[in-house]
Amino acid sequence: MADAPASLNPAQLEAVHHLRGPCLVLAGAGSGKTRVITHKIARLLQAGLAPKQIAAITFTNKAAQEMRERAKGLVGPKAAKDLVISTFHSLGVRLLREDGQRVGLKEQFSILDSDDVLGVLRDAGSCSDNALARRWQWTISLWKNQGLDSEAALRAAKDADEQVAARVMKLYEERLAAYQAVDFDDLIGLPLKLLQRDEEARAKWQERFGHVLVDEYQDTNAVQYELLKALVSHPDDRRRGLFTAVGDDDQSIYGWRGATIDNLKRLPEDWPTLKVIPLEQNYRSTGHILRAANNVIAGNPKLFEKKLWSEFGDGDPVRLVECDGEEHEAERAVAFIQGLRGQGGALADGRQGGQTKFSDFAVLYRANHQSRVLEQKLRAAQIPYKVSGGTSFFDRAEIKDLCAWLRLLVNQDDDPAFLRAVTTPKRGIGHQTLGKLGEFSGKWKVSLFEALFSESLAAQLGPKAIGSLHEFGRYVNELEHRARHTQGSEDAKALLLEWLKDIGYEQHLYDSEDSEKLAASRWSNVMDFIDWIAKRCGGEITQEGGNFESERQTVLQVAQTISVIISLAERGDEQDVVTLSTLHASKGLEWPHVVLAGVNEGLLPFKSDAEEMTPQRLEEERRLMYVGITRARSTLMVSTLRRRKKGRETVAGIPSRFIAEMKLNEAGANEDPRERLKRLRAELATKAAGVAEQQAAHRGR
DNA sequence: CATACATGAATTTTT
DNA sequence: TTCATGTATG
Repeated sequence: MADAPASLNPAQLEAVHHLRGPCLVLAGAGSGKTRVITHKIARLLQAGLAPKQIAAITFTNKAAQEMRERAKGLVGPKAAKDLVISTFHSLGVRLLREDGQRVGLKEQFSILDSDDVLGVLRDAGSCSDNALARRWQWTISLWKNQGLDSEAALRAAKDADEQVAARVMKLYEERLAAYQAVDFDDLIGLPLKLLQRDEEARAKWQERFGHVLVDEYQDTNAVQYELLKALVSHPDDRRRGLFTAVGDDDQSIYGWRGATIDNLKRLPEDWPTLKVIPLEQNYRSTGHILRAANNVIAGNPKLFEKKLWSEFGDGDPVRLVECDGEEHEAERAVAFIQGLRGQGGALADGRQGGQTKFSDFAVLYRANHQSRVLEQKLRAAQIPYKVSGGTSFFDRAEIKDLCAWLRLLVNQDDDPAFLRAVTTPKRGIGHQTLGKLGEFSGKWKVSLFEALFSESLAAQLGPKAIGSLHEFGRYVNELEHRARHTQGSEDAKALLLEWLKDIGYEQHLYDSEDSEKLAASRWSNVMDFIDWIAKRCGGEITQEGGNFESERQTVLQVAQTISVIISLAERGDEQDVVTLSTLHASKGLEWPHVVLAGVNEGLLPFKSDAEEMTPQRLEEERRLMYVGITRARSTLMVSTLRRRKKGRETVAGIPSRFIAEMKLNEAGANEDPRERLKRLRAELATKAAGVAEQQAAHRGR
């Protein structure tokens, strides 16, 4: 969190300094969890562990990356580099690369992605029905997450469908063994098998890691917990488990993919000396928001007692909005954004937030398809947005490579694009040459591309380097010329393919990737990209944003459009846009102003016709609501549909039971009058402080 | 019988 | 948006 306190609070301190035994940190939403983890890493280093002896495990690569970044800020880049901060899966790969042979894997095993798995399953089950194969894949993965093999699965199968799935699983296992391949689940399961069966290996890995930290512990599945145990437990001394699990039972929202809250229940049973430390002080949200969150989650039976509180004032009440249909709801969300935007509201912690930006807003919803209407209305209102989790095609390395070329064609003075294009693929132009070129362009205030043809540069470089540079420059010019004059999808595609062939891009992919399959999949992305551009050159009649475009475009024109998109995307997190996200994808994030959209029975809690609503399911849905509420710092708008269009008729919408559970009307009403006075005073004080700060800042400028 | 087009419905996600 | 199913037509 950006606004974490300058020093650690007592609970955080306790968590950081508990080094000698197992520790469970129950980190409520916005309670400074990452601070605890990074400070604990620093403390462990201080206590004498080497960086490579500290393992911090996360669920996503992104989380791992962020944690390493945060750790770097605290312990310095040198120590941070050697810390083992990785996902469960990459840790598993590490174990298997080193010791896979001990569980019957050859040195070069391959890892199947989920498309590969689907293919194998279709094949093994002689099935052309993709949906069925996908159901098998799902079921099998869940079984593997529980540590079951095909035999155990067959015994556990509840119905005929599951029996079939279990039989397919047996064939699937045989195929994987024959191919020397593993799936994602095996990356956890096989290392576990290794540590359980091989004393020597276990001793080695337990020796290697002096302390293991697990982030988002509530999301672990049964096999992941066993792996953790195998990594840290001494066979003859249970108490010596040196690990820190950090999680929040109230934010466990991944039960449907195998995460089990049992892992939290079992922790104190399995580790009698476990130190349980709740972090209850929240540094994120205002009182109204926090109270609504606490009220909702109070409806769940609790494993551990925990109630969030904060030193911030009550802030704005939660706004409840009732809408007539999804379109209306989207309009209300837009109005909410427009109403707050540009205001200089104070944040929950009293800091002056400055002008409210688009990026201060998020609209959260239960299911992806809900984003559609929102996108339409945001576009109509000219509000920039990004859909989180939307797999950004443009983020892929191979696409970025090609985009660099396109950008260079559009604007030859685009130096970053030049640097990427000139080295992709490698063409004998190295650091030395580019260094000289950069020096030269800096000195004469010209772009790298301009510098390239300069006479006086030739004097400073060898003939070979100059030759390669000139050849590159000439090629770019030629390509630019042709791109300027090529239109129509057929011709465009031909030109683009020729270009790829000229620069040897396919070969480059196969050379730089050690797995042939990975290279092939990257190449197929490239072909998709080419088709996409070519289609745009074809000038079909398309309707976009209300305008009809029927012009055939040249390759260069399309490249221009793309460069604009890219330059916007390259600003990355800094771009000032509203976030649209599912509730699931929003976990761990926060915004000053949040809209929860579609808070209706049927959607949240979600009701499916296929599966029955069990108490466990309902509880997970409630936690999802809790996660949504606690994303907001200052302002929360909860929106529900009173009516909803279904086909041609309008049906009534039922507000979610979670809305009543927030007890919005009682909030503040049951507040002690003395507390109320105290609160108002505090709010005045922070406001005054904010004004003073602003004035000071003004004078400073 | 096969293909083309329209209509409607839609959990949640990472490795 | 995508994906699957249904209808109409060749």
